[in-house]
Amino acid sequence: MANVFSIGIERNSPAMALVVKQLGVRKTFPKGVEIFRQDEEADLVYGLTSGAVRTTRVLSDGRRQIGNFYYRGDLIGLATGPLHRFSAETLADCTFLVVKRSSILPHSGDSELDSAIWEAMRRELERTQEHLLFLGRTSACERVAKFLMNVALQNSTARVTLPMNRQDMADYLGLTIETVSRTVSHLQALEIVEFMGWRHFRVMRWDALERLAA
Amino acid sequence: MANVFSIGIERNSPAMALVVKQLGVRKTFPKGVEIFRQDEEADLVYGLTSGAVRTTRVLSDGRRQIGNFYYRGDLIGLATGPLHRFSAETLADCTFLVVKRSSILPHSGDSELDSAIWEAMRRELERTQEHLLFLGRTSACERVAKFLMNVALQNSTARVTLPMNRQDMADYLGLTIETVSRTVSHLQALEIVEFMGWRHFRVMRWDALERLAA
DNA sequence: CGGTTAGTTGACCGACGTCAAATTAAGTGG
DNA sequence: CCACTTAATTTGACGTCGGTCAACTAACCG
Repeated sequence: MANVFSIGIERNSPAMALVVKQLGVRKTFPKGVEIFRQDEEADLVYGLTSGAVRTTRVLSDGRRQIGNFYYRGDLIGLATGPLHRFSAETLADCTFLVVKRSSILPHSGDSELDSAIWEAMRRELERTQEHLLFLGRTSACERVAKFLMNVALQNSTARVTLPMNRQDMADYLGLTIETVSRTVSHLQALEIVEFMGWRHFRVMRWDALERLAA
Repeated sequence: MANVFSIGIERNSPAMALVVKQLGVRKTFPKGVEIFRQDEEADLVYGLTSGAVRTTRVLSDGRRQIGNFYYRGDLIGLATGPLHRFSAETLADCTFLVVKRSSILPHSGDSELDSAIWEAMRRELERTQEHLLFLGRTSACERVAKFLMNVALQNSTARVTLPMNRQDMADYLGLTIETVSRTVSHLQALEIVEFMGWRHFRVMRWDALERLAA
C-alpha cells in the first residue's frame, strides 16, 4: 500500500505525481552528500519523496547563501538553465525519483505534464520572491519567527523537527549563527516557542509568533 | 524602418519577438502610473518596447521592496499565478505590446513559443536568485557597486542614465536612501564613478567597480 | 531667477556581526 | 546505564555598519 502517494505529497504534488508517471527511477542518498554542484550540467530532475535538501550558493570569499530548503513532494533541479546555479546537498537520508530533464521540459507532447511543470516552476519563483522580500526588508526577529512558523506548518504534529542546523538557518536567513541563536532564545524567553534539544521545538503561542513574523 | 526589432531588444528577445508574432496590441503609459496592482487578476502580459518599469511589494507597515526593474525587451506579468504578487509602475513614459496571458501560457500548440516563454520564465527566476544572494550576503557598498555596474551594462553608451530615483534604488537594494547616497558619494570620492546630476553617471574605473561588486 | 523637490551630509544610535569563552546535547566506549 | 568526548550551540563583551532624524544643498521647473 505504501506507494509514494499515500504519504501526503503536498507542495508540488501535481508535478511530482507526473514525474512518477514518467517512470522516474528511484534513487537514495545518505545524509550530508552533494546531489549536484553549482556550474555542473543540469541533466536530471530530482523528485524528493523523503528526507530534506538544501540548495546553496557560495561567494568567492566563502560567504554562503542558502537558496531554498526542499521537502517531500518538491522537485529539485527543475528551474534552471543548462547549468545548475546552486549546489544541492542532503540534510538527511533521502529518496528521490529521478528523471531526465529533457523528458519533462516544455512541449513534451503531454499537455497535462506541461502545465504541471509550469506550475512547479511558478511556485519556485514565488517562494524565491517571498524569500527575497524577507532578506531585503525585515529584522532578525521577523525572519526567525517566520522561519519557525514555516517549518512548523510543514509538519502537522505539535512537536516540530528542524531538519537543518543553525548554520543552515543563518545562511538561509542572511544572518549569523549567533544572531539566530540569540533570537531563538529570545522567542523562548517570551514563551512563544519551546525547544527540546537543538532540533525540536513546539509552538506555544501561534498568534504571537504570527504577529512577530509579519 | 523603425520596427520593434531594429532597436536592439536584448534580454528576452526570443519571447518578445514571439509576443509580437502573436499580434500584441500596442499600448502606451505615461511616467509614474500603475500598470497592474498586487493581488489583482493577472490577465495580460506586457512586452516592454520602450521606457522602464519597476515591480514593488509593500508590507502592511509601509516597508517597500522592489522586485525588479524592467527595460526594453523584457516581459512583465508573465511569471505569476492567477493573481499578481507585485504591483508594476512605469518609471518613464512606456510603450508596450500587450497580449492575453492565456494565449501564451504553456501548450499553446506552438512549440517555438512554448520554449521562448519557458526561457523567459527561467531568466526571471535566475535574476530573482541573483538579487536574493545580494540581499542576503553583501555589504551596502557591494550592492551599490553591483547595481551601478548592471545599469551601466544595460546602456551601451559611456554616459549612463539611471531611470529610477534614489528611493527606488534603496528599495531594490534593501537599504535606506541615505545609505545609497553616502555609498554613491563614496564611490565618487574614490574616482570609480562620476555623477553629472542625479541621474547620470559615467564609470571611470571598471576594474575597481567590478572588484567592489564581488 | 526663485521655488520646489530630490538628494546629500552630519551626528548619533541601535541592531547585528565578531571573537572568545561557557554550556549543552549527542554520541561512544566501558 | 553512566562517565567521557566531541561538536554544536549559546552566551557575553564589544565593535561596526547601516538606520534615523534633522539640517543643508544641488538640480530641475517654470
